[in-house]
Amino acid sequence: MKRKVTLKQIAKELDVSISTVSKALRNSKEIGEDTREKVQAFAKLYNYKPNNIALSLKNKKTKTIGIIIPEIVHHFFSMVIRGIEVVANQRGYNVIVGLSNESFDKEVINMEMLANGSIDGFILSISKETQLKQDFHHFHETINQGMPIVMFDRVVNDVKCDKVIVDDFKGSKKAVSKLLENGCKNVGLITTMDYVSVGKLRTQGYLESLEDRGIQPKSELILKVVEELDSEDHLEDLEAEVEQLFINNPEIDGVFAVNELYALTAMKVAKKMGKSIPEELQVIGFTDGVLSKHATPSLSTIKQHAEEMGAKSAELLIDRLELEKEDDRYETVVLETELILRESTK
Amino acid sequence: MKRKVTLKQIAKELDVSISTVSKALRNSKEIGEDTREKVQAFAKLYNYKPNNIALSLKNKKTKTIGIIIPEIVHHFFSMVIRGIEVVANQRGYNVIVGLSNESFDKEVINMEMLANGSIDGFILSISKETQLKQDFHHFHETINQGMPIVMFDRVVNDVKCDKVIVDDFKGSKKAVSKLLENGCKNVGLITTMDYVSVGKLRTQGYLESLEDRGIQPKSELILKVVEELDSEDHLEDLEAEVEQLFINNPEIDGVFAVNELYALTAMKVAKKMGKSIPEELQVIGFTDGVLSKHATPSLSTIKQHAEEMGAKSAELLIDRLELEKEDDRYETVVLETELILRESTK
DNA sequence: AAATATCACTCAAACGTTTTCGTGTTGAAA
DNA sequence: TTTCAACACGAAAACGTTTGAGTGATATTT
Repeated sequence: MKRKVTLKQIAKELDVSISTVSKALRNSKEIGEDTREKVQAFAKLYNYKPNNIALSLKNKKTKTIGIIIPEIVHHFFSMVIRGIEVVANQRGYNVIVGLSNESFDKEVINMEMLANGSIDGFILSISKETQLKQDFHHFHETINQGMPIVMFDRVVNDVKCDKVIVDDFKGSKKAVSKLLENGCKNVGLITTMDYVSVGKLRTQGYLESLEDRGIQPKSELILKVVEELDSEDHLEDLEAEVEQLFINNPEIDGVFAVNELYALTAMKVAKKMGKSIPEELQVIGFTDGVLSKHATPSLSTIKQHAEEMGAKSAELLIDRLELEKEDDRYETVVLETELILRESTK
Repeated sequence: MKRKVTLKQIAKELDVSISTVSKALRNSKEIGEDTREKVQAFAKLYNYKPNNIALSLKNKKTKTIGIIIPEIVHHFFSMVIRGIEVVANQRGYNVIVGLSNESFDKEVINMEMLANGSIDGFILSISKETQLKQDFHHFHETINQGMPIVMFDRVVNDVKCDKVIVDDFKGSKKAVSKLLENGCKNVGLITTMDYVSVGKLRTQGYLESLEDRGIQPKSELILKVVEELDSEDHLEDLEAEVEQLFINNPEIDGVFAVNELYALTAMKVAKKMGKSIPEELQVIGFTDGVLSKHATPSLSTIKQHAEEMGAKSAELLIDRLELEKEDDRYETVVLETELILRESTK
């Protein structure tokens, strides 16, 4: 086993100084041609590669981005990571991933672990628990120490950083408008509790879309699913809630759901109850994941351009890192959504 | 903005030496009580945290694991990452993720980027292109430099490292046997080309299961999908191939597919052709992802315990790192599969 | 012949830690 | 009074790298 070779070893072997080796490898013209060639040949032979950690320490930059997300087993988030990774790699950066698992404490711990020199900046989407607690001190502290953050999707307004979000409001307006255009008279909404920022915005889009057409929103058509139910393990409870919605409101002929799972569940329950899709019930979801595409019938949905979101986040962060702009002019990029029409709508 | 404080700054501020500060913070009894308290109070006030990079350089360990996977937008791989992350974090490690995107070159580049000091060891699953090329020099070199590797799922036999795999062979035997037990007389197989190691094993399991019952496998019942088709963008081609299979072999009453997408496509095509599931056609897939669970009808499948696979990989790697066992006794852990019965089988 | 430029290198500091080995000051034992 | 621990702390090396400043030796200019 030949361990990694260092400058020191090469220097000793060739009987020159460390600095000569370093300079020779960087083709400095301070070094004579013969020495330079000798060193380079030796280095190549022993497959010398500079030690990243030493470079990081010296340069005070690690060329590494920390990503903190609530969950990785999730089409949306993994798409975002992919977007980040592509841009990061292109620009010579690595990505290190931490999962908050929707927990405030894990979010804080993960950030502390990484903020001590391991990375140059964060790209993150905040956990549900953090949104609920409204405790953002860890973001403020990180930024205060000179480490930039880019937030995506689930952001918080009063943190001074770049943000990349999707136009949730307009996106859901698009969806609901489409349902109304398609002749739906009673559009139901399946959404989350209001503290989830994106859920709230999507709910607002639904409401405004109705109001735009002079339709009075009816609260009985709105189902706000409590937190525990959207975990994969409580599908039956979710189904029961949705079924109740349909039973109580048989006039429902359209459903807008704020995520794939809710939309799919709505379709499943409807089919079970004998409602045909899209003839008797039209459904539109949010987030264009694998489920929407492969459902039967396939699900019309609002596509969020997750990969683009990751790519944009990475660009914002790296730009800030490399320009070292210390200005307080933070950017919020809003990505437009796209309505993908499939079989669940007429 | 208060930048991160260092030992040196604390030392200067309190007019003691750097070593005194370091020792005081680590509660060395070399340091007098009053000085110790003073230093600790100051450190707490300024939220001192040791710089990870400096520690890594000194200790020659980064407490970071490098993960290289072919694709992150994939339920199986993201589950594995989750498994790794949980164990890694518990044991004080971070994870840094590189994506090969099924490309040999990206796999090599990613490994080189990380092997220069950034990480202590790798957990990886090799790309399809690498499997095709059979070029494993980068693994050998990495191991030769004293950096341990753990391979999972897609492994290669002649690399000296720990491995965690699923019993693909037995798993597919289980699936096919179940179909036969359920009365299927003509079980079709939808699989990948043979160079994909897991695809090959699953194909073998299919064959042996038939032979065990004295059934002569018919090659016309086996569809080997060419590489390009299983990307999400060529769904129609895949569907056409599957349809042809069904048209040419109308006697098919059972299908075993080596992944979710193939199984789902089989169901979709079958439904389109008017075959009822599971009455006329029973289907079993491989990999228990979201698609299987939420398909209609829901898909019976072979569950791989992906998260456990990640967890086990992390344990193997960290054990090796911490025990610094240099022995050549490498372990191959085989995880058993589980047959999950849902609506696509009788 | 003296001054100076050029070359080809080496030294040493710096990044932030930890840790071994001093070292000067006490107080107590001899 | 001398000797010697015990105490409380500092100096310096080490991890691997880059880089500005310094240094002899030649070669060139005046």
